[in-house]
Amino acid sequence: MPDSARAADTAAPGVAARRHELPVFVLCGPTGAGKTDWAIQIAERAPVEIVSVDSALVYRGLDIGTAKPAPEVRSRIPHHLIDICEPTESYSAGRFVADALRCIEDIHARQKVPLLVGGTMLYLRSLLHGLASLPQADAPLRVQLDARAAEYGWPALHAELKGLDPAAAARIAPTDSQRIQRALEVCYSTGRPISQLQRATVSALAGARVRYWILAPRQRAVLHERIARRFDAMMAAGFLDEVIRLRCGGELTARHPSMRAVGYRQLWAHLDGEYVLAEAVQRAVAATRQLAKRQLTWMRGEALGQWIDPDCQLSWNRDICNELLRLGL
RNA sequence: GGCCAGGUAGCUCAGUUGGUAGAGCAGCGGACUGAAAAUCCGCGUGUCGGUGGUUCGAUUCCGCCCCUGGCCA
Repeated sequence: MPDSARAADTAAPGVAARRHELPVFVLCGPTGAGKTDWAIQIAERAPVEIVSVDSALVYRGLDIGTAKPAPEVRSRIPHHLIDICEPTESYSAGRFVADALRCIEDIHARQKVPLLVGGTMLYLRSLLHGLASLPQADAPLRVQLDARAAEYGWPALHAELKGLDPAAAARIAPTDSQRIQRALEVCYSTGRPISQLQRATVSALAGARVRYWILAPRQRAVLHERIARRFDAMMAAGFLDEVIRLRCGGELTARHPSMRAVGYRQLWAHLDGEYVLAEAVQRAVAATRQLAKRQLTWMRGEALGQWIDPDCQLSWNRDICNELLRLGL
């Protein structure tokens, strides 16, 4: 099992020893807060390498709609975990944790500080607090579960889960298709309840020195304004053409995780004739606002994070640089 | 100018045989262990266009006025 091999890697003595010398920096924030720009500014004056924590930036070909850093910037400043898989693939939190740990180790080996930048909070949380050793997704099993759900409904499968894993069923809503499916998938493929396996969660970064910043406008309306403006800019930059290009390959469908991303999903539906372009844009912007709100819910629970308003002209990025100097870098 | 149809939540609309109203979307709060930009849960007071009248009581019925759309001049 690749998972166990990864777990063994991360427990290697060399990594553990280095872990305490060099810190890990985190810059998160809701979509549209300006993380990318701030990260670049920091990277221009401090010895850091950027590690993207973003479930959409991993996909090749998703550029405009994900506000991916330009090639020119990426050639100047090292960025990791961007364009690492095909949009027809399905990336995951598990792959992210393994990939990110490898990046952090390599960056530390170069005597630099990894700057984790992004808003995919499940990924960040999994990396920082650990992920249980669970099996990867089982595509054929999921197809089978989807078919059964289509016939009997998710509440019926939830009832089935109740028999197999009452603790998990108690925490999952009978309508929460995704979690019911995952819990059943784990039960069937391991023969053990997911709730039990999740109890044994370990973090490879336990003990690491983590410095944590949350970039978010104090006023929600300011974020909403930025989101709307940014989406207009994406459309002007040819976002619709990008989606048309992705469709042309013929392999990608609306069901692929990459095409369920905010913006892509709505433009795809428009191209399917579900609604006119103006409505797709309106829905995409609303979906972006909702994403930002969910991200902020995660961030409010992060005790480690220090909040920063991007419009407050604090010299906080100089503070980060000073902090690096104090580390003797 | 005349006739007709409307004016109810931020938006689109439903409804009240007279007892001050509710859906969808948006918004807000929350959950979150390999799809997470996903998936799911919770939250509905708004001069019912204005004003006068009838009534114990009007958003509902009647009069007048204002606004929007359509038709006729």
